[in-house]
Amino acid sequence: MLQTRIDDHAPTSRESMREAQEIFYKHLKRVGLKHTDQRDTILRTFLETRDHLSTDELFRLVRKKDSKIGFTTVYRTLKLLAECGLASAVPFPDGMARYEHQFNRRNHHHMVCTECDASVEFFSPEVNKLEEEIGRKYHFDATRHNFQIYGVCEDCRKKSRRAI
Amino acid sequence: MLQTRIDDHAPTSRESMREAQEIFYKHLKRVGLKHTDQRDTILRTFLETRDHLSTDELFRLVRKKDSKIGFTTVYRTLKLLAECGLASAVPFPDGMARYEHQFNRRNHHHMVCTECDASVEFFSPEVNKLEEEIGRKYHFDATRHNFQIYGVCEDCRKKSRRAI
DNA sequence: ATGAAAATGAAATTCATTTTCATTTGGCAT
DNA sequence: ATGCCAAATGAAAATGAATTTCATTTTCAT
Repeated sequence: MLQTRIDDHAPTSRESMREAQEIFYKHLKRVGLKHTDQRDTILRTFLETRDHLSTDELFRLVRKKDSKIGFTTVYRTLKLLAECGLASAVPFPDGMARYEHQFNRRNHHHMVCTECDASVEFFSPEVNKLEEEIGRKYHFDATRHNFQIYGVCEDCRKKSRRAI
Repeated sequence: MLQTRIDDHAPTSRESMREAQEIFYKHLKRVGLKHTDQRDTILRTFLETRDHLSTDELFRLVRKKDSKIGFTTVYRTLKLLAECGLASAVPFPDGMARYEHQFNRRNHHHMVCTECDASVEFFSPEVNKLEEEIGRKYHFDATRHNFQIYGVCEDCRKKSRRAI
């Protein structure tokens, strides 16, 4: 999925990477699972991205680093990452399961163009305030939210104007 | 999907129903499609709901009214309804395609319990303001949005406290 | 080093979604 | 009203993403 960023974050730094790995391996230990090279490679690959990746998209990236890693392993590792909060599923209207990594990236949202599927990230602290307020009001212990705005981007608007 | 409502809207009124039907049939005419009893039944059934229905769930409801209507027809009609804006897809984390009708029901949002999947509707005019502002800022022609808060509901919190 | 438990990955399975196709139906033209 | 034909229908088949199975390999505590 095409994606633009309006902010200018550097890719996950080496130290953050290590920190995330630690979270992952603590989780593995806690539930009695093992440390493997494949899981290492998959986590690293995932942290290097900033998109909403389908399992297959991540698999393709992983394969570039180690062509022997299978789809199934990527699929299962992504679930583990979601379990320990490093990844989270982003429901998109195309129905395919997409994940994005959550390490040091909370509180951003997406604007999706319904013509070309391009998406733009934006940050809005107000949304976080709302989450909190509404949780309190309805006695929910709110942990996260999902906010997407759909519309038509400038490019597509121009294109369709030209087409008339 | 279990669902609670915190507001107290009456089900779609007879007049609104007729209005929605008119929108639907104008759309059909516009794209050269025909008026059928099946489509009528499916639209009516859909408008009577207030949940996020999967195609299969709507099919089951429709079947109660006319057992001869097939799944495929419900599936296709739901797409038509989405085309003319009477239905819209709500992406949920379970990945199944779910629709809710949009007739006189814009601007509501959902809080979803991650334990029991129950959902509660809430209304927040602030979110609409945000949609507008952000659209303007990033030159998107914003048409709709999707806002869901995930958390643990009061009941599940009580249950898990008891379990300890 | 050894062995039990877990991981891996290819292949098979499941299941929602979508398409195909033979038949029926709606609605315009006559 | 009747005929025509494009569209609709629905059963069945196809598709494709997600998940499970299972034989083999690897990890790691001892």
